[in-house]
Amino acid sequence: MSSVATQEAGVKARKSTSGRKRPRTTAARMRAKRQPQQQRSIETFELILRVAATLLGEIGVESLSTNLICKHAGLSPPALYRYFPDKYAILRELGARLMDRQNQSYLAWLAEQPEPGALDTREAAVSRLQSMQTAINTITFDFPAAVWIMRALRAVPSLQAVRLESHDLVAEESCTALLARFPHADKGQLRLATRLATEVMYSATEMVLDNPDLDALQITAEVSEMVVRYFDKFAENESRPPD
Amino acid sequence: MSSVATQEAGVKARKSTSGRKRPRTTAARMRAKRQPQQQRSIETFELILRVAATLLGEIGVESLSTNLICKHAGLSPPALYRYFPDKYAILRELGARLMDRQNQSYLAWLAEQPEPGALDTREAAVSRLQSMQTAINTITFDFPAAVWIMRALRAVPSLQAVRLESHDLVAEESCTALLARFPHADKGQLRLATRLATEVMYSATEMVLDNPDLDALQITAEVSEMVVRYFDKFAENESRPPD
DNA sequence: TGTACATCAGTGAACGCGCGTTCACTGATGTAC
DNA sequence: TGTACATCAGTGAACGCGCGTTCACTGATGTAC
Repeated sequence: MSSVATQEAGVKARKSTSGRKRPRTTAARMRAKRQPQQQRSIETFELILRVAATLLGEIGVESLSTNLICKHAGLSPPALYRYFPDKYAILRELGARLMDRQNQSYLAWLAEQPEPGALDTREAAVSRLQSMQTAINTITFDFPAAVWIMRALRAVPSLQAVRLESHDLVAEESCTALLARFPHADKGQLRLATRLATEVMYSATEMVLDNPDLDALQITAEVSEMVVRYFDKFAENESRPPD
Repeated sequence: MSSVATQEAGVKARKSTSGRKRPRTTAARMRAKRQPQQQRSIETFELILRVAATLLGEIGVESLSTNLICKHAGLSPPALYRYFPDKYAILRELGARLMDRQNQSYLAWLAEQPEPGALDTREAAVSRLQSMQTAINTITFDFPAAVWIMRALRAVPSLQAVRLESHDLVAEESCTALLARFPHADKGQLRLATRLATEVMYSATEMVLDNPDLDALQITAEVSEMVVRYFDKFAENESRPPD
C-alpha cells in the first residue's frame, strides 16, 4: 500500500487524464510504470524480474536488453513496456529488493537483545558482528544474480540512489543504536563512523562475491574485527566503570 | 618494449600471415590491438584516450561507443579500430593508467623512510597513513573521469582483472613491508589483512568520489584510524619491550 | 642526395543487426444493473 | 443470474536509429640502395 510503485500508479493515473503527451522525466523513467492490478499481471511482473535476473547472471548488465528479456519470457515488448520503461527500472526493482532483504536482516539483528555480557569482550563483540555479516552474505549469495545487481547499483548512476539510501538507513539505525551504548559520543562523529563502517562491511561482501577464491569466512571475521576495533575508539571516550 | 600491447602486435602479425579468418578470442578483444609506431599514431592513440575520458565523464560508460568517440575525435572508425577493438579496451587502458599512478604513489610512500618515532603513537601512525590516502585521493580526483573508470573497473567483468591485480600488488607489497615490523606475524594472516585493508581504503576513496557531500578529509582520517587500529592486532602479538 | 619501394596511418562509405519504442489491435477480467 | 460495458493485460508488426564492423582505398612516413 505504501510502496513507491503504488504511489507511482497514482501519479500515472493523474497524468493520463491530463493530456496526451507524456513529458517523461528522467526520474520517472527510472521507476516501474504501472502497478499490476490483476493476479495475471502480477505474475507477468514477477516473470520479467525472474527472467531478467537469470539473464543478468548469464550475459551481464550491458548485454541485457528489454527485447531479450521479452524473448526469454515469451512476452511481446509492449507487455514489458507496460511495467518497466527500460532495463534500469528492472534493475532498480531487483536492487531495491536485494537491499531490502539485507536491511531487514540487519534491522532484525540490531533489534535482538544481545545476551548479557555478549559485548563485554572484544571476541564476543566481533563474534556478534560476524554473525550479522554472515547472514547478509548468505542472503546475498542466495539472491539470483546478486553480484550483477550490486555491480549495477554502483556503476549505473540512476541506481546509485538505491544503494546510498540503503546505506544511509543502515548507518542511521546503527548510529541510534550505538548512541545508547556510547552516550558521550559526538553524534555527528558517530554517524560518520557508522556510515563508514556500513560502506566497509558492504565492500567486504562484494569482495567475497567478486573473489570466490578468497576465504569468505575469514574475510568476514577480519572485517568484523576491524570494525569492532574501530568502535573501541568511542568506548575509550566513555567513563569506564571500575571492574 | 615489454608492454602487453607490443606482445599483442606480434600475435596479430603472426595471425595475419596465417589466414583470412581471425578467430578473435575474448581475451584478445580486451587488449589494445596495435602498438603505435610513429609519432603521429601515438598522438592519435592518446587523442582517443583523452576524448574517451572526456565523453565518459559526460555520458557514462553505457552510452559510450566507439563511433561516438570517433566523431568527437575527428577520426574515422577504422582509425580507432586500428588501436582498440572496442570501448572496453579503451577503458582497460584508462583503468590501467589510473591504477598505475595510484600504485606508484603508494609504493613511493611505502619506500619512504618514516621519521624516527613516526609510528610510535597511534596518532602518528594514523597521520602517516592519512597522508598516503590523501595523496591517492588527489591523484584520483585529478585523473579525468576517474569516477567512471573506477566504476567500470568494478562493473565490467573483463576489466575486473585490472582492479584485482592492482589490489593484489598493493596488498603484497604492504605485506612484505609489514612483515619487517611484525616479524612474529603469520604471513598468510597478514597477507589477508593487507588485502582487506587495501580494499577498505579503496572503498573509502570511491565513497568520497561518489558522495561529494561527505567530508572527504574526515572520511580519510577515519578510515586511516580504522586500519591502524586493525593492525594493532598484529602489534599486540609481538613481544612488547617494557617502557 | 635522390629515388623507388615498403610499410604505416587514416579515410569514406557502406553493411547487417538488435536496440528502444510505438501503433492499432484482440482477448481476458471485472462490474453495474 | 445474465448481459452489456469498461477497464486491464497482452499481441503482432513495424519504425528509425546508432551500433560494431569491414571493404577497398589514399596519403604519409620511413628505408634501402
